[in-house]
Amino acid sequence: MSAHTTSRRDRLRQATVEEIHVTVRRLLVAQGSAAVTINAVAREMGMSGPALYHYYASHDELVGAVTAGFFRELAETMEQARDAHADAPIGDRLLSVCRAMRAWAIAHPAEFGWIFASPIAPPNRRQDSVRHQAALRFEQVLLDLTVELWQAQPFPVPDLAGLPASLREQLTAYSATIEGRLPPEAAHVFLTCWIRLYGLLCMEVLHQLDFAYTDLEPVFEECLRDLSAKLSLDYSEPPLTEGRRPS
Amino acid sequence: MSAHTTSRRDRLRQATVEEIHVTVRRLLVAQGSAAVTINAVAREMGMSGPALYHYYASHDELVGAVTAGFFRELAETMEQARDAHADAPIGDRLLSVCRAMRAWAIAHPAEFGWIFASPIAPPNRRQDSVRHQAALRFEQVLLDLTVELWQAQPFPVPDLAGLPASLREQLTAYSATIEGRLPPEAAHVFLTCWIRLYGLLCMEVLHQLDFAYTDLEPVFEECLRDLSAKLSLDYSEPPLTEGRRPS
DNA sequence: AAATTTGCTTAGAGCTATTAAGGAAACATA
DNA sequence: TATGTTTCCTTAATAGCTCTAAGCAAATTT
Repeated sequence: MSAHTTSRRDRLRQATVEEIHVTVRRLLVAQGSAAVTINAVAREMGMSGPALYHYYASHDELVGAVTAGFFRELAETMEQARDAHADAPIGDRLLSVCRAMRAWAIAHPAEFGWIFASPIAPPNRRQDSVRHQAALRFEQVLLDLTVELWQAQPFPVPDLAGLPASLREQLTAYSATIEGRLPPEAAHVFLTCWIRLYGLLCMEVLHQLDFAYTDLEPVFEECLRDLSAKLSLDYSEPPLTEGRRPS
Repeated sequence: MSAHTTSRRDRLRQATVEEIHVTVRRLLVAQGSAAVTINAVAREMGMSGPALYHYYASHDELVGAVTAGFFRELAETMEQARDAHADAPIGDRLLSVCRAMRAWAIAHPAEFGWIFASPIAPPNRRQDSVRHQAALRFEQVLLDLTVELWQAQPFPVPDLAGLPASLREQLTAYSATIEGRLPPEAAHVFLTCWIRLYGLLCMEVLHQLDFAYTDLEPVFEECLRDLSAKLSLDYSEPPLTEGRRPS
């Protein structure tokens, strides 16, 4: 595992790429997304402007790569929470993955905001492979757990025949894209939960709820309680960590 | 009401301001938010660059003014839906306001996206009076109706003593900022509904659900059905308009 | 040792926001 | 009616941005 697979050049290049990502992130966190310019990043790294084009073909591509990294980090955090207590009941693992998701979002609001709000523009290009791939992995974590739950102890689902035709078709199509791992009715429940969880988080991080709340932790827990009921699994309080006090 | 209150100059200036707003909106819709530059707007209007600074002190201020206009338009649409059938049951009026909100968002995705995703940056300045004022008016519409509902036929609320202390305090504070028009418990129900409605809409418009859905209308209606139950009011199907077919 | 690839440089075109200075027209006033 | 002020717009200029082009120098390959 030495000179053949990874040349010295490759290692240097890799190090530079990582320095770029770190620098972008520092600028984003410290001064907001508008401060993440190619020139500023290069300046911070002590090299001048156009040099960065040897690593990324455009500003958009750089942003896409960094965003993909954020998705990956978030997904890894959630996977760690999933695997930390691999022997725990499926319900507990699901809850702890949800909490890990929020914990990461709260700890990294600028990054999470970027993940969510950056694709205002691109409803078009779908082959944004790097970024799209990472987003898929992120979505996959909760989907996998839900599939596992569905197989171990199926949750209640609505009657497919009772749903509007349009919804039925969409759910069937989605069920197919996940290779039938959930039938359409179960996919519907999963998507409903996903929307509530992710939607709440996005509103929190994008400051849409500041007019009423200063700390959404109890609201999030209530949401989890609600979703637990929907999935007919036992809600259990979050483990007490530093910084959280029982009331 | 002629020459004294509104001079010729004032009218011309007002017309120019409106042309600016129209131009900004056209650029936003046609080419995305990145295309809304001071230079581009001026160019479109046949005047060159710095002239716009006689109307707005900065790019940010221009964006803020236009965003406020979007909020106002959305709020007016909702108010119209509220007042269209002033004699209808409160529940029906609530539902039709919610539907009017989504209809506007769907009809004007770029504008709605701007409303929602633009304040990634400014969690600081709260005296963004123009824009903030308009946002308040928007939020007010559903709050007003909920207050009316609460007074006419109170919906079930949780026991305040059973809520976490932190949440209790935040709800009490919010109840105070709306001058006690809803007690904390009722405010909690209102906010929960608000989060689900607005959150779903934001995710839809910002394309966070494209991976599963192509048309969220049935999902939105299901959400409304759910919220109707929470508020113990009768859910009624949306009126059939052109373009919507019963299945 | 020679040739090629790679990482960087500076120069420059064409955007952008914003400030400064000045001209021309409309308005207000003496 | 003449004079002064206010208002709208212009061009010029600064400083930043993205991105292309041309070229030097060092590292790597042949």
